[in-house]
Amino acid sequence: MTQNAMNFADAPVGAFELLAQDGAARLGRLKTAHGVVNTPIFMPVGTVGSVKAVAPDDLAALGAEIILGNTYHLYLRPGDELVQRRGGLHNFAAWPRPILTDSGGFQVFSLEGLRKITEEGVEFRSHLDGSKHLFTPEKVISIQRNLNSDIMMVLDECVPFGAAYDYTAKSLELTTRWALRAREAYPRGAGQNLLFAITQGGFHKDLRSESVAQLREHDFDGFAIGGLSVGESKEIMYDLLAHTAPLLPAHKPRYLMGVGTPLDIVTGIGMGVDMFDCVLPTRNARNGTLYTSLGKVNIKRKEYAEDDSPLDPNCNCYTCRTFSRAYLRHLFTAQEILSYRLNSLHNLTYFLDLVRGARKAIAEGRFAEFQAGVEALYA
RNA sequence: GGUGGGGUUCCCGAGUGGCCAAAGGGAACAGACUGUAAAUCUGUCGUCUUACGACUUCGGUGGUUCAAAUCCACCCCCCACCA
Repeated sequence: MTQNAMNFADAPVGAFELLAQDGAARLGRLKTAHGVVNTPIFMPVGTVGSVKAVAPDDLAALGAEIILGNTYHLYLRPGDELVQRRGGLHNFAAWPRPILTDSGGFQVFSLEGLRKITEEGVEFRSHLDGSKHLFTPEKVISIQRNLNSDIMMVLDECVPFGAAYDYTAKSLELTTRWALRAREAYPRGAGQNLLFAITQGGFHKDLRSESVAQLREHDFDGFAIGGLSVGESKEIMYDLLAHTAPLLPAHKPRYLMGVGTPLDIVTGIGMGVDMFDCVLPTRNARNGTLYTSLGKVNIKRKEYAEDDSPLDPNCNCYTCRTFSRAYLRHLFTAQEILSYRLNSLHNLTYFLDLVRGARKAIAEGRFAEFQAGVEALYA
């Protein structure tokens, strides 16, 4: 193991090593320019260069290994060139550990009505001031290079749940062409930033297969599954995930984008996914829903008004060590700023503990049991 | 003591004869949130287990009217200014 670790220290950026496997679940590590990421991993989302309500030193203390930023948001404000002049996003945001940036592909989906898709790219209308901007696969690489993210994502089209078969088929081909243009704009060896491709295919297994087939032979550092959790049922999502995950190259990291709930994450790990990101722990923290070892807790409920017990007796985070449910409910009800911070600290701890627990379970060959435990709580 | 203004459902506050169980906001209670246009959004919010329904409400009492939170009379309270 020590020998192994030594070898990995010398491994080039982009190296991905599988250390153990338990069923389809994988334990691994990925080397980036700003450090090693242990997988399976959950990546807190910091869209505009900040994990909302949580400072970098807190994140580090929580054991966050890698966070997300967003190309679209940072390009609009403060501008990727401004960030570049300040030494890149790591320096600008005082986060020395790895950063993955989303390409703006999700905004193709979420800003429907404010964008127009063509072969060349996506024309966006800024949600901030209405100004027009063109995102091409090449432009998006350039922005992410300016941000200097450790893992860059290719521009893709994320199609909505109800999308027609023909549209989805054409869209997946476009996403492939865009991915190849991105790779061409940033050839291997041109820098230390990794580049991940994104598979699409909507809600048809044959299209999912086709998308993977078109991308998997190309030279990307990792492969993502995009376009899931966009309004479909869990059954449908898990069915497609079970179909798609095994098709991805085994020797590269697999990233399920934008997912998910504790149950989704554990299910994904069980199907061989290595990386996850989701706004859920931080957004729900700000909206009063907290994840605990006892299940979901909606902290604003009246029943907690005089509950002096900790939020989660099995959690060792600052929030749970220090405050009562009654106080947390009070802070939330009073809309105190501290509420957002304490709730976010806890939820992120829960999600990070979840993947740490999963890694341990895989290493010890008892992942199925671990998964069953989470299912009992959150299914 | 005089003049003017006012008392509306938990709070603030619209409503001046029927379309009013009564706008809107707040509070309260509950729910949603999945590559963040989200410290956001939705629902309930007089009582009757559900309501197309029934019943009780708009300071008090009495009256006018087919019909009153809305009109009239008297009474009670509050506010402003003047004495």
